[in-house]
Amino acid sequence: MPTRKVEKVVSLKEIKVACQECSLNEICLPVGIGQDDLGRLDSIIDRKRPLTRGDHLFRIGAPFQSLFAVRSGSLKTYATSEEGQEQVMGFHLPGELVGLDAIADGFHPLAARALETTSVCEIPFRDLETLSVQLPGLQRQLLRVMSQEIRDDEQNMVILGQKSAEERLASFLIGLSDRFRRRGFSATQFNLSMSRSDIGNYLGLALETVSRLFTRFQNEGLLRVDRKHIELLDRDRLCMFSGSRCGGDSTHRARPTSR
Amino acid sequence: MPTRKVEKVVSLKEIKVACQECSLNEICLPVGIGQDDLGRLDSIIDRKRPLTRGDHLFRIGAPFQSLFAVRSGSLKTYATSEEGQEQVMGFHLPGELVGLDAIADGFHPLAARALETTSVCEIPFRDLETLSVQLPGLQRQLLRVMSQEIRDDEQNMVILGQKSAEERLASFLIGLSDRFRRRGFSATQFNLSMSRSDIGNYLGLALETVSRLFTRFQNEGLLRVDRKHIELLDRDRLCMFSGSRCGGDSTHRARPTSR
DNA sequence: TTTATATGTTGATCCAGATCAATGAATTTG
DNA sequence: CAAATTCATTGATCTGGATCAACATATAAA
Repeated sequence: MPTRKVEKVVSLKEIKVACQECSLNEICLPVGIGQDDLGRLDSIIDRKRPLTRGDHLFRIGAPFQSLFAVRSGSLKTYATSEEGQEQVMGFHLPGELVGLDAIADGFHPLAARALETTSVCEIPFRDLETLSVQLPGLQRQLLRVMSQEIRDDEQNMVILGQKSAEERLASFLIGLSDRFRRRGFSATQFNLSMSRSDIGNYLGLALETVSRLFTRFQNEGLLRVDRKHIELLDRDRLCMFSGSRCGGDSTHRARPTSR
Repeated sequence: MPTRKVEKVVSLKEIKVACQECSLNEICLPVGIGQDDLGRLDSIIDRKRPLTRGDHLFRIGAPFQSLFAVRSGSLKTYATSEEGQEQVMGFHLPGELVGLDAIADGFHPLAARALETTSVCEIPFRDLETLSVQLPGLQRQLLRVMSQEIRDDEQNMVILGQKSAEERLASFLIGLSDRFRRRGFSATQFNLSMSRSDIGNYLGLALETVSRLFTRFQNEGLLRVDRKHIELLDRDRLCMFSGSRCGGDSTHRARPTSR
């Protein structure tokens, strides 16, 4: 989905890649686990064959067996209302865990589907629980990941609760950019694997509004859009538009719009 | 804050109440822990003297030492933007844990302050981690609580992302009612410990809108409001207004408004 | 008691963004 | 290849709820 900085061709056949060799192991579940213990984590993880665009990883109400870590590609998670309309709850990039919300009662409250060709690691939860009793570092990391998820959701509440349409889209793009950077992808050029409609739904906006904002941002010289491809031309100014402190320095800058 | 069904006078002096004797132990952290092990959990928990309205339990950026469980009263958690305006992230009732979002990096991203006279149990996180390695039931419950928190936040995303003002307030009241019921309080009569402004902020609405909706709901015969006191007169119909499946039966009912 | 300070209600006006509508790519299907 | 379908852009209009404003009512302080 994004433009990978360091190109690396991987055969589709070699499904079995250990956490040790995975470039994501510094942002995924293995964080804080020693090399020796990593093998034990590896032994419970199952690499599945890739999903293709539109495939469900799991559906709403499915019994919870495993957590999944995205290895490549991307997923969206969503709920559906009784009338069948969906609410997109999140987009998941490589190194991110999905299914954490199913631990509570053993059923998935959301569905997860691939936005493009996507491969995941399956982590059976029983095994993970058992192992995390033996590896305190693993228990730690699991709690940290869940805590981070709560934080991210809180951040979303701020975005939905008090930001303007413009601020929402800017926040979204900055957030994506940051996530891509952490994963070794370009922070300034990437492809959106999700549709305008998904973005709008996620941000609580009409898809038309998203579309209009993209063109407005482009006219402002903030970025270049071509269909799914995004190039951030002025990340700092986009940051200002997002209406939150971001990008290190705490300089007080004037903000374009407010509510 | 709410009208307690089973009255019980508790002396303010007897601060030390063990989890065993706590009426909340079936919805709090001790869930799923055997009577014998409960003592070990108890030994790490500290009951603090009550906070009074407006007191901070912790502030934004404070180093994370402990989780807190509300024992009586209520709290709100909130973030502040760079301009100092706050975003209310949640209200916390007896039996609920606060501070879970601080595990990720060891600092509180939100502040927590008492909405009324409130007492909490302090649970030092180091001790909790250590203990939960020894008590698998505790580890479980901690993960479950965090998972549930993620779910609740997801629910909030739905409310903020696609519900109308009317649906938001109705959802909020139904949610509160459910939470009071679980805690043995009346589900139909309770006092709101938070201001209209807090409610509006939490729901992404102007306080004026909240106020208007209360009067509208009252005129519709759904409830009676008197200042902070709420009496739900027609919970089922309020549920319909909330725009989500709720209250057990899955009957398809016509919904008053939509977006 | 008066004075001050929060907090809540209600009315009038305005606007950001939803909705409706038409058209134009791009992708998929037969 | 055309036909169908999905997805994106752009314009015109409408409206839910924000904002501005005035006034109660409550609680606290003096």
